[in-house]
Amino acid sequence: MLSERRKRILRIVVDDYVAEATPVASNTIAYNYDLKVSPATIRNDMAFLEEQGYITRPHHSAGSIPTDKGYRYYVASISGDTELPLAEEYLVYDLFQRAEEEFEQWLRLASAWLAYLVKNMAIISPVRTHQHRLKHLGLVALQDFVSLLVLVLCQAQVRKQILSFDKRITQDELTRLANRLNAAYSGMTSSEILASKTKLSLEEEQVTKCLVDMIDAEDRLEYGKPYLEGLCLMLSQPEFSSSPKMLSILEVLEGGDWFRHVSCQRICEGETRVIIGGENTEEALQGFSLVISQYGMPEKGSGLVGVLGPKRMDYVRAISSVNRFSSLLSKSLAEYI
Amino acid sequence: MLSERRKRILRIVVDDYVAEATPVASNTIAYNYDLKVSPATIRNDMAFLEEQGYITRPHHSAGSIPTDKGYRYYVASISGDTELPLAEEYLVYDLFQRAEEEFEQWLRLASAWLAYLVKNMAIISPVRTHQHRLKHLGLVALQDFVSLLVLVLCQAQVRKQILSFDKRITQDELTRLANRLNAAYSGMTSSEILASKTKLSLEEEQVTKCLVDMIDAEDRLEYGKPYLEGLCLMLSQPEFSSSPKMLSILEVLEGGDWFRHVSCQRICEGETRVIIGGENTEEALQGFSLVISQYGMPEKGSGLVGVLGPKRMDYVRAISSVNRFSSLLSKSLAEYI
DNA sequence: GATTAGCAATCTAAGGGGGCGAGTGCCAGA
DNA sequence: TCTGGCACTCGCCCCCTTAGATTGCTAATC
Repeated sequence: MLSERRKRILRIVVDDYVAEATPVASNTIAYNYDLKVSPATIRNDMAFLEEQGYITRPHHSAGSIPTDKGYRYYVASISGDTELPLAEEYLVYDLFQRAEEEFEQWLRLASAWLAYLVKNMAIISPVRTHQHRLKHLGLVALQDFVSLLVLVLCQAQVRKQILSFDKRITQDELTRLANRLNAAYSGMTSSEILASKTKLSLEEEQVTKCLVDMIDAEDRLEYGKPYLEGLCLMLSQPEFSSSPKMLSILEVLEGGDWFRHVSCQRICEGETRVIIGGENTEEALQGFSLVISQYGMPEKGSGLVGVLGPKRMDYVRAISSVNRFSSLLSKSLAEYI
Repeated sequence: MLSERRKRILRIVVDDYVAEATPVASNTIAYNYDLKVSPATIRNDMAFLEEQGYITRPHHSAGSIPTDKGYRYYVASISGDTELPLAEEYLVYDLFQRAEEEFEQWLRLASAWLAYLVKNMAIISPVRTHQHRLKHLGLVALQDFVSLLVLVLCQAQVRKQILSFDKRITQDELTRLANRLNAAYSGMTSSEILASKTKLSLEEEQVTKCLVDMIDAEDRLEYGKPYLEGLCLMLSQPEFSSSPKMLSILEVLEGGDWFRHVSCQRICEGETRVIIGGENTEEALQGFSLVISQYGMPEKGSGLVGVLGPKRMDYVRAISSVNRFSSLLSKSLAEYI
């Protein structure tokens, strides 16, 4: 166990390094924080913290920076007092007052705000549902043999698909066909549609097959392409001051693979998980930290909201912002659906 | 007028600088290209080219690099022989064979390919139409007072909008309402819908207003958010080797303003325009060159396809690739609509 | 008049000290 | 257990030098 003073020093090292991005010296701590002990004592404590692996030093005669373990300890010790400053609380509240119209459009805006708050990259994925239900379908004649199948799912998502029939069908016939299928399938999941043993004409069969495929595809969907905002904010941090570093993280982000790893995290409702450096499963992200949470309700539809940044990150701010956004997004989503 | 040899030297300077990204020395030219004159003569010619503003030198004792004027002269002299290498022609052809399903999805793929071909950033904007016509509308009850209006436009775009009525309406009523409006409005533009003096119920009035607004909004739309691929390819070029430069271009690209300037270019059908450095109206892009063309048919729907990169760009390759993509995109679009 | 060879002038990039300052490690003493 | 003092280490910065590249100029040549 760490003594109180050592805990305090570790915390100061993290805070100071997060703020200044330069290694923290024992003198700095002694002068800037009222610890009532001399720099020498602090040095001794820091030597202990280093021995225990909480902090390290970039070279022999340099100050200390936190290790992954140090950040982890820090994060564990703060979970609790994670409130946003009041002024920013108002800003966020105001933003969420305007949640209207296209929810998906609006997510982009929300992610830009989150990024601005944490001065790092914000990640918000669109809502995903597991057992989609058909609300309504429409059939529109495009050309003689070609129609457009438009699905409305129960959370007002609209999907379309081109469909070719083997014979010429008029818009009137299509409308009747759609009406019959709506009566039969409205409110059902894809498996329920398959299970319903209605007698079907050839065309009805074809449309049913297509719409089941579409709903299935929707169900199988992983979290969709997330909104990423604040890339430049993150890259302005001194850890990316060299261009190869910048390029390498850009390459990681340009491919979509990293997000698949991120979304594999099974996060409980209400939980905000912090993944620090080497704790990332995706190798390319091991220099980064990720603060991530889920919004929405698992049964009805959920999405991810998070912050990606260098390990030297203001965790308090990140956690409180992600927390706040997560709960407000849940609320907006509940109202929207 | 430039003598033949001076033209040839200017062309060599551009080619060599594009390939090597280092200033071109007179000796290099003399040894690598069979000009039948000594380096001294080439030096004299280069002095002339410099005096005329075609080339410049980064510092006193360095080789030459082309100026904007030099690139412009070069580009003017190549327009003509802009064919893709055969192997790549096949690749592109193959890509376009697979143009199917979601045209918009597929544009993303196409832009990734274009980026790969030119080793720079590719830009493809979705198709825009000016006078949208309503194909079909659907109304779906979401809650008691709230419905979803789904529009299908004549090029199979689907748009949705939430709509609140003043009274409770059942799905049956909504379906009849939709049928009546479909019969009245199908195939019309927004102004035609407004002009049609049909007698309307209160709810029909409300839906009509909403759909006219939606079609209008669609008409007013500028080119949509373009697919940008190959950012990393572009940033790997040596001109971005310093991180501030990288950051500054990222900032420009993250905001959407630059594209608004780009899309202001009024480009004729079949034209591929090359905008070099300072010719860009947007100040932030003046270090870049843009090769841009329009695909589709102005009356039916069109989009932009282009390449953004440093001024030191393989213009032959860029122009031929953009040309090819433009015409193939037009073809795919014609088949798709 | 065009071309060439030769040479000085100029400028960059890279490498090599040297000094400075920051910061620790350790020891003796309180 | 804490503190003051001091030597030691090490990265950083600055300056200098040198090597190399390339041109500009001039006089000679075709």
